[in-house]
Amino acid sequence: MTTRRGRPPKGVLSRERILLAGLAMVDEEGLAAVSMRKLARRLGVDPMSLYNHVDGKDALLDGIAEMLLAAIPAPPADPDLRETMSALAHGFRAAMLGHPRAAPLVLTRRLASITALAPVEAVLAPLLAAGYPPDRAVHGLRAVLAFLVGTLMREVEAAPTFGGAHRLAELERSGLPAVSAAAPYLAVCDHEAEFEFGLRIMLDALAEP
Amino acid sequence: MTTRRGRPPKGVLSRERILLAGLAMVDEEGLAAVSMRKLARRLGVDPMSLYNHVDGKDALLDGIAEMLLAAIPAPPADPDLRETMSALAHGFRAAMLGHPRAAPLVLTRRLASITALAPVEAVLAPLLAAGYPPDRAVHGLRAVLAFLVGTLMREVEAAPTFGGAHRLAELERSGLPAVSAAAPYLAVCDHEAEFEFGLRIMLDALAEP
DNA sequence: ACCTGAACACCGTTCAAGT
DNA sequence: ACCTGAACACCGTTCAAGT
Repeated sequence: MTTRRGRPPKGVLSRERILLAGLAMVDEEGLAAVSMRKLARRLGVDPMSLYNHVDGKDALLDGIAEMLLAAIPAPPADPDLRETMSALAHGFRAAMLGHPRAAPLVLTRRLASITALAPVEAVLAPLLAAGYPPDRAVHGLRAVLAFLVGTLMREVEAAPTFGGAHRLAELERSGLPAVSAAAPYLAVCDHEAEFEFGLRIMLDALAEP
Repeated sequence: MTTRRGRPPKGVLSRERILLAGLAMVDEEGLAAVSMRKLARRLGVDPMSLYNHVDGKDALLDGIAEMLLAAIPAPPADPDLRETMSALAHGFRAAMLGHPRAAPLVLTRRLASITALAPVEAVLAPLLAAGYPPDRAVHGLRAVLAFLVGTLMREVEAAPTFGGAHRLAELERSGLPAVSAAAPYLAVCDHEAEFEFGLRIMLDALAEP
């Protein structure tokens, strides 16, 4: 292979190729199954070669998280605040549900990178334009984000359902009166509906500056 | 030591002693540092001995999570719905903040045990008593829970802040107009205030059946 | 019933050596 | 600049043996 202009291809390896293979591995085998050695095997390379492009296992996982985050589409510059925030929330959700086993990387890691700021800008801009004082806008942003993180963790099977994991009969037999009474509803969880229900509450609360 | 009535003490080991030592280990060294072998060393015992009382590392972590969950105080049987839900939310928060490094165990694991149902009963009972149809009560419960999980993950340093991790100067230099404008508020995060702000939104939304 | 220790099949990462 | 392989200090868990 001849050398090209710009970034030379050099070996088989590159940060991007490693991150993509890592994401594929998480998608297929789950987070717990990821190891540097297995990832190297998948790439046909010595385990230590990965360290030339990635700072270690933790940095690898951060990198994968950032890829996922970067895949969230910017919401259309809609004048309507509610539309904008709803679009972003749905985009976030779609990105996470597209990689359910990798989603906890985004939902449970503190990402230092600048890419994490793009969604913040997308929410904050319309809030400020709508006349929110910046402190209230940040409060609102954080409340919505907390709800999103919590629901998505649940959708992605990584958060407690406090009930949903139990079977109907077990709930009815629990001896807890309210739990028994609501058992049919506790036993199933329509994630879509729960998401819309909670999101509406948050957006209603932020309807007026 | 003479044999006692009831459960005989047998060896040094017991499920309870193991779980307590495990929780202490998480508190002191963090989740990532927990290993069966180190826990055994701490207990002065062969690693394999733990397996007589606990089903493996995953079951150990589940057991620790359940201990934490069981420590949430039952809310006083207050006739006021809002009081009750607020008391439970604050009890949950206090329990998690009491063991910040162990909190992700509760917040990110699907607990099958029946102990996870006690808080559900505590929330559901007053909602049903207040006249909520059970499906709406369950919706409300899940929305509040999602918010709690999301905020507590953030408080406990395990969830993305999307901004909070950045320093003020960095935010101002980001080139993102809304981020720069709100930078002073993004740079700090008063967890207490954020918690109350979000909780109020959720409780307001559930004020009427 | 409980505890032990050797053994197996893994880990992440450092370091010196190669090209 | 990138890749390699040996080596180090760990893992969780199975299994056969002890008491």
